Formats: sequence, C-alpha cells, structure tokens
Amino acid sequence: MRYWLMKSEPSDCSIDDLAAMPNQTVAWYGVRNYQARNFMRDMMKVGDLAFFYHSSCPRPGIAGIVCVASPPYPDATQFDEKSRFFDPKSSQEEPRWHNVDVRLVEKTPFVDLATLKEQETLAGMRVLQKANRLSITPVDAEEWRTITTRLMAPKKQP
DNA sequence: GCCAACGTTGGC
DNA sequence: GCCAACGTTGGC
Repeated sequence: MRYWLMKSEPSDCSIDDLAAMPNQTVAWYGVRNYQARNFMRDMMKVGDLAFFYHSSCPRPGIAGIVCVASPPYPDATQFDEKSRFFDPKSSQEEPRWHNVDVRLVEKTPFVDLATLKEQETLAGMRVLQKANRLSITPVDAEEWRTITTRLMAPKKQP
C-alpha cells in the first residue's frame, strides 16, 4: 500500500466539511493536472492512506488522515457544462479525468506547514519543495511515520 | 494582492 | 517539435 498527500482548499472542502459528508466520504473531483490524475488513476489502491492538507488558506497544513475508498472512475464534473471543471475536450467514450473517493479516517492535531518545514527528516517531501503545485503527491513510509508519530501526538495548540 | 514557478496552449 | 504567451497555484 502507498501513502499520499492530497491538497484541498478548506473554503472548498475542509476536514470538517468532509466529516459532515454522508459516510464521511467525498469524490476527489476537479483534478485537472495529468500527474495528479495519473496518481489516482494508475497508482492508488483502495485502502491507501493520505494526509488531508489544507492549502491556499491562512494556515496551511495537514488537518487529518483519509483513505482511498474506491477504485478510480471518470470524474463526473468534466461532463457538466455548468461546472467550473467542465472539459469540452473530454467525452463519455474517452473520459480524460478520473477520480477516486476518499473517506475520513481521523481528524488529527493540526500540523502546520511551518512545523513540517522544521523537520530535517522531511526535507525531501514533495509538498515542501519550492513552488510545488501538485495537488496530490506521494509520501514515503518514513515521512509518514515521522509525521504521525512525532508531529501528531496530542499537544497543546499554540 | 503580489509574485515566482510551473503546466498548457497554440502558432509557426 | 519548439517556444513564447498565458493561466493557475499557493505561500506569504
């Protein structure tokens, strides 16, 4: 199984929004980047775990853990003319974009971006690289362990 | 709101 | 197939 980090703008879907969803599950629609799509379409397996990351917000960082809850399937919004994710170049016969469903595993103590950057062992994380814009990135087992065991231990909030 | 970095597009 | 222009991302 693999580990991932998936970005979401909390104004769009926050960890609390996810917690309020039926089955605490949401379709990860709207990805329009081929690399990120390929991760979902070709690499993700049901049961993979991912950090749920809040981006483009006052306090970016990891807000929880989710799991991959479905195989990949065509992203419905690419066919919807009213959606901001509508893609006129896609077709039902040959859908261009795919997504998986994601289910909340747990809301964790918040690990903000500044804290992630402080960890020497995390210096190689994709999401910490300069100008990284990929909304889905692989996380290796060592990085996962560092974050979950060292940074997510309950502690007082700053 | 700024800006750097990057992906995509489209003319040639 | 190159590459300039453009749009988007995302931290600050």
